[in-house]
Amino acid sequence: MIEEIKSIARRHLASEGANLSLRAVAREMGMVSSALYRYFANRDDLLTALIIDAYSALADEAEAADAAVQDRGNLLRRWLAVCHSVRHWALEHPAEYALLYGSPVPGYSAPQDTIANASRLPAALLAILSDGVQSGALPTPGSGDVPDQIKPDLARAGEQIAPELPQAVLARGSIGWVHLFGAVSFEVFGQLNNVIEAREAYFDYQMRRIAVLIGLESTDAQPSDS
Amino acid sequence: MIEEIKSIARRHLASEGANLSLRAVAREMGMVSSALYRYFANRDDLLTALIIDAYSALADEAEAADAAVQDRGNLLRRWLAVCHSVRHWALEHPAEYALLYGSPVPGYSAPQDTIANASRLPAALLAILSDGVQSGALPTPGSGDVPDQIKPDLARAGEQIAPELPQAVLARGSIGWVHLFGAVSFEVFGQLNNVIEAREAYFDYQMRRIAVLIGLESTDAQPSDS
DNA sequence: TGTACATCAGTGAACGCGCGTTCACTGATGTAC
DNA sequence: TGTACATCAGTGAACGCGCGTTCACTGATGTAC
Repeated sequence: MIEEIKSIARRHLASEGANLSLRAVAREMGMVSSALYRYFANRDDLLTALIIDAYSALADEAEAADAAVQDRGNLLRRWLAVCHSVRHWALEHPAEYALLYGSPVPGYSAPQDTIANASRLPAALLAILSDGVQSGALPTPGSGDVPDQIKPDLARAGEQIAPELPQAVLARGSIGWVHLFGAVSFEVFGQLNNVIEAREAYFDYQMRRIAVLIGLESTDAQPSDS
Repeated sequence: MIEEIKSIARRHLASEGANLSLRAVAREMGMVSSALYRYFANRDDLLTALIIDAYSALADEAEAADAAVQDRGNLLRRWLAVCHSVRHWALEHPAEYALLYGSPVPGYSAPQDTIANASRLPAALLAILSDGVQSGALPTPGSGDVPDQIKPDLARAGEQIAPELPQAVLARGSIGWVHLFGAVSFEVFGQLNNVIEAREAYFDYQMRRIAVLIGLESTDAQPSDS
């Protein structure tokens, strides 16, 4: 029942954006609006549930994409697999993606519960880098180009997710994280309209260039066709 | 009068997000809501005016930041100046930024009028690269790593903005464009909350690494302090 | 096996609110003769 | 200099709509004795 409410709410999100209406959801379920209050304390609670689900679904997708790469040592392949899986999920669930990574919903502030699921995705990205460092395949530059001011931030973030990662690798990895969502948001939010038509190829190109920046390209024996 | 309406509307945007209410704007102006119809045909018209203004204000900011760099040959300085100016404008006008680069407003589709102003910013970025190519300071890689499928898109886009730019430079420049807005959106939309505190330093670090990717770093004689 | 009772999903009316848009209007200002 | 008229910014009431949330309630289902 809760699942059905959420699934209809997800559909409504798609057409109406974050202005999710309890009444509209109830209407579509053939119920009266007050009936929903048996399942969710209020509108924000429903929104929170959808956000947690979305973070979790996206992370599932990304983790599965990584796990599906047979050659665990091919870090570029794994990186691209995760990136493309994020993009595909976002294109299939644009409204939920917007809920997670778009403009904040006015008047709504995400409770702490959402954070655990939110960090699964960066964790999946960093796991690839961790493997690379451990196997020695990933070059580990000195932290000379990492500004001192951000070192405490990186240390704190890395501690929770990937404790053994050298700071310079972590810093570069975070650039990949930012760019991944930057590229996906650009496409999902329509900034590429009338500019780039070959969306997937453009995305792939970008993520490969960023992979070079991170140092992942050397881990791919021959040019791949992903 | 029109200016006053827009300025109050901008303030409302800030607190309410894209759910801009004509009645609230009228209320704050001490007018009755129907009076606004003398100045704007409807709500979407007002929104469109705000969007055009915002694109234009942001582009002004970026162009001024570029122009303020004395040493025109120092492309890294110019690049960083433009990037930081975009970030600052976005932090000062988060709601307007969200209108331009955030999740699409449900039910609203931007008319063609907005496009001219929207492309001023990428044009400003590409102008830096153009100067670099013309002076020979910017290395111009072969287009070997640019996938064939996106070449027509790049050609079409480049034609309008920077006709003489080699495709590989254009392609890398576009990565900078995507990353710039990805990084700014991450910060403005709250993705860095509880993760990165040294926001400006982190932003600067990112844009410098991307500058390396584009090939701008070699144009800076000595390490600069932003 | 049958009755009494508790549980609980869902109802329906109501509260008070806000919204965009329309329309006939008032009343001050400025222009023409 | 004075009157008649047009312009036009802003009014106020109304239409029809949707919203979140509350509250006392119905009526079916399941449990206990």
